[in-house]
Order: sequence, then structure tokens, then C-alpha cells
Amino acid sequence: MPLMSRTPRTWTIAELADEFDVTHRALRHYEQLGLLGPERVGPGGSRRLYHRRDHIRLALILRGRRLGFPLDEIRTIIDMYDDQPGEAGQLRYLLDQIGHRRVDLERRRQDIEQSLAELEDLEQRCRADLDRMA
Amino acid sequence: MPLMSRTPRTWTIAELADEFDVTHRALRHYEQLGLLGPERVGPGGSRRLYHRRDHIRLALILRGRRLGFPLDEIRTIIDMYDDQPGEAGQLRYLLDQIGHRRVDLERRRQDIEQSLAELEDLEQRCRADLDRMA
DNA sequence: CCTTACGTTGACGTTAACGTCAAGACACGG
DNA sequence: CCGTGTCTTGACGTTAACGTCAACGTAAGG
Repeated sequence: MPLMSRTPRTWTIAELADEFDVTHRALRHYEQLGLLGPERVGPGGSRRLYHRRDHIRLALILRGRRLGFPLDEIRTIIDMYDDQPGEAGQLRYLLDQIGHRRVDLERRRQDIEQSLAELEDLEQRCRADLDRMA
Repeated sequence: MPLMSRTPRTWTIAELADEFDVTHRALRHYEQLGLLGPERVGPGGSRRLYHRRDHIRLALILRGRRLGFPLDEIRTIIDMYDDQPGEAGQLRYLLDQIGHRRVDLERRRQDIEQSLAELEDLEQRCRADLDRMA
């Protein structure tokens, strides 16, 4: 009975695109911008092979996209997770970046909660109007 | 002593652009897309005059922009607040749209909270690393 | 009257994030 | 051997959201 490590899965471009519902083209685009780095296999290294790392990064990319972040900003963000800096100065710099990110995200959360509140308010008024008509 | 209504303020394009830190060009753009509708004053109606309605809408526009919504989607959203439909069918349609919006916003909130959680996790690890080094 | 400030309308330029061909390599079933 | 499917690399097209002139009008101050 194995102790850890399930089948070390990999993906072809079609499988990955399928699973995340993005196009082949988009994956190539993310790669050109340095967001993904699939292995090259086959004759002359002509085919892309995606590993768990890419799978994880793609999920982060798409979440960032849903939140409206530009791709190059997304890259610097997810790179923060991958690179484990060993030097103190780098660590401090990273902590600083994290701080900025947090401020940004918390502001967005504020915006969203405001929007939701106003939306629910509008909803109440609509329901009231409907009730009055019935 | 007046009962209500403070000075019914209006804005020139420069004042509005200044207050919200956007460009004259952006305001014209929003107008072309139907997001703003300033009054026209001066000789031959050659100058724009923005009222409270535009002021409010602009705030909503910018919040939508911060959240990454496309401008035409923002327009349909803020139009929901302005148009008070009197007919039952329209009201039901509006309630339906509100539902969609809510789903969207709640998903975004989820994304953001996930991001924040991971960020704080990373922050902890960084601080731990720093402490270990000191 | 001349400059300066503020405003106007085109109209073309730019960036981001892909979409959309075109043309070709490689493997496999029939 | 031939078509079908999957993949590759260019390379050009597209949309959104403005930026950036250019050219002009008007009002105010000196």
C-alpha cells in the first residue's frame, strides 16, 4: 500500500483546455506571457505536456481573470507563491507586496459588499411594488 | 429656514473629472456609451453641465470599473437603478436580472475571500521564515 | 486686441487578451 | 497510402477603453 503520491497526472493541451473551458489559444497566450511553462515532449519537443504546477497556476490565473486583474499582474502574483525566497531582503519585499495585494483585495470586497447591499435594497423595493400591484 | 434641498449642485466637466480623478476624454467616452447624459448649456448648447444624477452614476461606473465589469454591462446595471418600471412584467424581468447580478457578485466575493485567505497563509509562512532567520 | 483658460468635435493611435485563419508535422485506423 | 484527429508555429484581425493629437470656439483678464 503506497504511502503518498497518487498518479502524478499530466495533461495534454486539449485536456487542460477542456477541463477549464478555455481555448488552446488562450493557453498559448498565457505561456507567452510566462504564466505557464509546460514541459516539451515528443519528437523535437514539439508537444506540450502540462504538469500539476501548470494545473494549479491555471486555476489561479482564471480566478485572477474573473476578478479583473491584468495578466501580467496575475503573473507577479502567482509567482509570489512559487518562488520561495530564501533571503531576508527578498522576504521583506515579498511581505510588502502582499500588503499591497491585501489592500487592493479588501477594497474590492468593500465594493462588492456595497453593490450587493444596494442590489438587495433594490430587490426589496421591487418586491414591494409587485405586492402593491397584486 | 429652508426645509430640505441643499444647493442643487452642478459640475463642469473639469470639476467632475477632477473630483473623480478621471480624464475629460473618459467622461466623453462614458457619455457616448450612454452611461452619462449631461445637460447642454451655453451658446448653441456647446457646454456640458453635469447634475447630481450624473455624479451618482459616475460613482457607480467607477466602482463597476474597479470590479472589472465591462462598460456596457455597467450601463445596464445602473440603468436598473434609474428606471423604475411600473409594469409587472418589467418588474419580474428586473428581479430576474437582479438575481443574476447577485450570483455573479457572490461568486466574486468568494474568489476574493479565497485569495485573501491564501495571501494571509503565504504571509504567515514568510513571517515564520524571517523569524527563523533572526 | 491679444493671450490664456476652458471647452468642443472629430479622428487616428494604443494596449490587452485573445480570435481566427493558414500551413504544416506526426500518428493511427482502415 | 490516405484520410482523420491532434498538435504545432506564425501572423493578422478584433474589441474594449480610452490616449492623444489637431483644429477650432468662447469668455475673461490685462
